[in-house]
Amino acid sequence: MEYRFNEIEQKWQANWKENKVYRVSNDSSKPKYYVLDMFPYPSGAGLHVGHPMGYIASDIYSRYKRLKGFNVLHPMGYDSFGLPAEQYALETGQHPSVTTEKNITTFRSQLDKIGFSYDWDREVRTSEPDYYKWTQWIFLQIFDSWYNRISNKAERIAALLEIFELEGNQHHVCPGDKTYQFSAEQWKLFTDNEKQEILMEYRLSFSAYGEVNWCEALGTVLANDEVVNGVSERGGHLVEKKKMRQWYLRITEYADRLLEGLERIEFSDAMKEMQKNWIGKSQGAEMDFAIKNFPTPLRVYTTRPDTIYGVDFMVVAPEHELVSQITSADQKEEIEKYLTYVKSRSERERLAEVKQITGCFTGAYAINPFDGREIPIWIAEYVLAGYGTGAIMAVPCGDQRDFGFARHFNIPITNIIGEHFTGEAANPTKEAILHHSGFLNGLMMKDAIGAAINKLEELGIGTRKVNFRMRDAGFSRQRYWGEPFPIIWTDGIALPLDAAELPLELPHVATYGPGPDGEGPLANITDWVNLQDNKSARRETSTMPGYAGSSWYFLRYMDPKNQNAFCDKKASDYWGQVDIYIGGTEHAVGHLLYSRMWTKILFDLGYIGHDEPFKKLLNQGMIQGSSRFVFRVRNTNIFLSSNRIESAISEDEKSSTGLTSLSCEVDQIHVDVNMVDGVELDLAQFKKWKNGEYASAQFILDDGKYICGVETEKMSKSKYNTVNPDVLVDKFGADTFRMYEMFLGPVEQSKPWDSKGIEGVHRFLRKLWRLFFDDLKGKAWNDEKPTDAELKVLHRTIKKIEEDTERFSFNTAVSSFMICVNELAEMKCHKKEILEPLLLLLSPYAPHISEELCSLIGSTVSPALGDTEVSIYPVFNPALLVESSKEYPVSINGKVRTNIVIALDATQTDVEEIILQNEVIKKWLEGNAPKKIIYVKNKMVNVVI
RNA sequence: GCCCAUGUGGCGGAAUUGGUAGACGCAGCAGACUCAAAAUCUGCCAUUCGCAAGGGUGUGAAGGUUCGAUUCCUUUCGUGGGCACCA
Repeated sequence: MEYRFNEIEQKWQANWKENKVYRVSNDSSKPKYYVLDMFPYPSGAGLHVGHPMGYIASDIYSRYKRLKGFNVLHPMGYDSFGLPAEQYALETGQHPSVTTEKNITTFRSQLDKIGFSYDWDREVRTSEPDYYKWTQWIFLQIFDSWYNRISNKAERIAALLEIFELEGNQHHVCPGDKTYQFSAEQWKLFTDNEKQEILMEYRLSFSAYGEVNWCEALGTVLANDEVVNGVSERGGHLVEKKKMRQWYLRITEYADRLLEGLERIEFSDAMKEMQKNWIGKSQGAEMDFAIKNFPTPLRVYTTRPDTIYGVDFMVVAPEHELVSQITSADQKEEIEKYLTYVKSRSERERLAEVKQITGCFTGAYAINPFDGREIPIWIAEYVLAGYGTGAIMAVPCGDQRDFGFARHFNIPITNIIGEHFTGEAANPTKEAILHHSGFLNGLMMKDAIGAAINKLEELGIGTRKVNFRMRDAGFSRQRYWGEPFPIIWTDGIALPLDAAELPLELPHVATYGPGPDGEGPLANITDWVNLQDNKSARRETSTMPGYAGSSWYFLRYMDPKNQNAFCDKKASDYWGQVDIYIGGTEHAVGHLLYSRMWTKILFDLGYIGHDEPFKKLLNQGMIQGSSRFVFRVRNTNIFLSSNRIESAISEDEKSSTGLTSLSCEVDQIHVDVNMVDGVELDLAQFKKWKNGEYASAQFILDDGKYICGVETEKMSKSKYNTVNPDVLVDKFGADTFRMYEMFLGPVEQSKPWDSKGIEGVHRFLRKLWRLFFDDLKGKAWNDEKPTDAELKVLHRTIKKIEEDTERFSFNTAVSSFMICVNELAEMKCHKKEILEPLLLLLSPYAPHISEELCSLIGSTVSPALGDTEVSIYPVFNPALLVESSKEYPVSINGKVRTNIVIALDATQTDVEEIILQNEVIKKWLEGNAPKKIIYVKNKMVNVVI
């Protein structure tokens, strides 16, 4: 009886599906456990072997937890709104919902083959009206909220209105516009429109003007990614900044709580670091510098007020409102030129190009309030209007960027740190004693920071200030394939739809091109945009960004069919936080921050009972593709094997190809990795590839073989280095595929894909099978009593697998299974009493073969189900592994020279006695007494001579 | 430029708390079985000196701490990833 994995896997998958084995209830006496994968965007390319990596890890863990007696929520869905479907629609006219549906079907069939234990009854799709109804609903809740900095939570706008009626805004500074200050009386005198405008500046989702990348030629707004060197990626048209009305989420109000929450969740230190850097909390001071011959001062933000005497110039963001006013007549032309240049630069470019120093002098001077020095004011693109005050004081001796700027523009540098400044590079230390620094002279810099701020406050020209580098999150897109905003504009005022009118369904459009004035495609549907009963009312035409739907999907899984709420409070209280969330690092600062923010808002408003969505995060590494290349002699159809390039050419080759030498220019061309065995190209397949494009190819071979070039790159269709899991599953089975993906290396680590090792894992499963059934003789398993040695093998494995699974070290777990099976085979152990627990251990990793074998040996448990009230996971018995002695490595000066068996309860004296009688040790001692003998119980012995 | 990660045989990787470096697998080599192939099994497999016994070297590089370092510290180089030059 042989291992027919295809039959077995199809059989059990059908069985699990039919019996809804993985359906999970919100009502259970078992402890809950929530295992979540980052749901995929269903792209047209389908799954490649990189995708299932995290899914397999989470599936193993889910199945493990189920065996351990937990009620496990393990759902899957699709993040199905997004740009690619829309771009495809633009090219082909196919509605995104059609292509999305098709892609999902492909994804699903690929996922099904791998044998995942998802509860598909809970599937969500962000582009379904049943789902985005609630995305819109949550948006309305955010719109109807403001952040009370005193109670430190989101509250309803109604509560804010009450406060304004009672006391104006004296206790609640307006986050959107700090100049708003009014009393209760003044508030009451405002018109309705004025009141709405003020409220907008408080709302947690708000509309305001912001800059976008505008491409006149395409008539559309572009993402940073789509802009290269100031022109559009597609078509190369000019792109410039344009102010447009945008929606934002006031995530900055949550900056402190997002920071604080990191302390309470298990993210990797690297991930926490990334989020912290993104939020970018800094402590410093805001201070005013008077401007020579100008009434208003220049306000700067600095984290280093201690360096105030080292300020040699000021840099203001080009967009700063003072620029036009302070620019001197003779600098006007230069400044205009520079501003035009900056306008053509995307923000990404402004921030990414470091080597090129640009800037322009305004002709104006600021006055250092402490020593009265005149400081030239410059503008430069590296200072952004959005951060701090949009202006900085530059200290070249302490800041490398300022130093480079000063060097480049020949601005004299003041040294305030004595010998710590060499004149060759800036020194950002805080550990230097200040020189030439007036009242700060002689102070250590880090102590001078406080002293300087105190002085500033005393003089009334500055204040202590905490700053965040995070900005409010842009929340609207001029696109079609996203959630429509449930907002109607009337006389410039945004009015929310009533919850009863949700979902506001995405209407069909005739074309997917942009609307007039850079609006999204929805603006083209005048019937939809303009409301019939009110001529001045107009719908919002932009849609929500990709991250809207993914900011809360983990809550919908808990109660996916609910028609009356996004998620019943009882359900979210039962499931609570996601216990383990698995996905890639690419979402480090996007999705993972937004979903944390949404969770906090929903918590503040009382809809859920926890304010951090994910208890623990596991980042899977990226699977890179291993690309293969052929080398074609330029403008010919002749291909050189990689090691023949520049080599000698034979007479035969000369006559067959007409070449005279192999030292010629070659083009490197990607070939499909699936036509290459290792590095050897299958010539027959290559000739048939791409409909025979290379049918008449000629080859210069090496020893009869064509050897390809190799490079590790991102896995992508265009590089022909993708490997489809279906092919491997068909050939080796899902169990082999699952275990091989895990065996490749640690889940967290990025690594190149290579299919060639998969046979080793497949061999392991066949070897396991042979413990139960012989290919010729049939049944091999028996009911004999196991020996101590056999029990020892089993229990050592139980311990190892449990530990490894708990710490997500799946690669070492697979190797432990191999060791166990190797040992049992060696011992010729075919005993059910040993093998049955082994199948239970294995079932999370290889569920099909485990289930089949369990059923064939008449086991009373079904590992795939594990649906009992108690754990059916094998229990490790430490007593079976107790040893009385150990073979100790004995080293001389740290170098192992021999091994000696010593009783585990031996004392230092016992050990010394035994060691000194050993022949090998005696030889090394050459008759001398050792200086010292170090004995670490259960570890090793070291003799120092 | 900044931040994070990472560097171990021909290859993927193991070594969980500072304690036998190279588990497990792939590839390779030699052999058994077979008419042959597949499958399976056995042995070898970092490098160097040596017939062997045994020794030297070895975890990117250079230092350091330690009885002992892949592991900790300093410096440095390479690779991968991220970034909003955040003052």
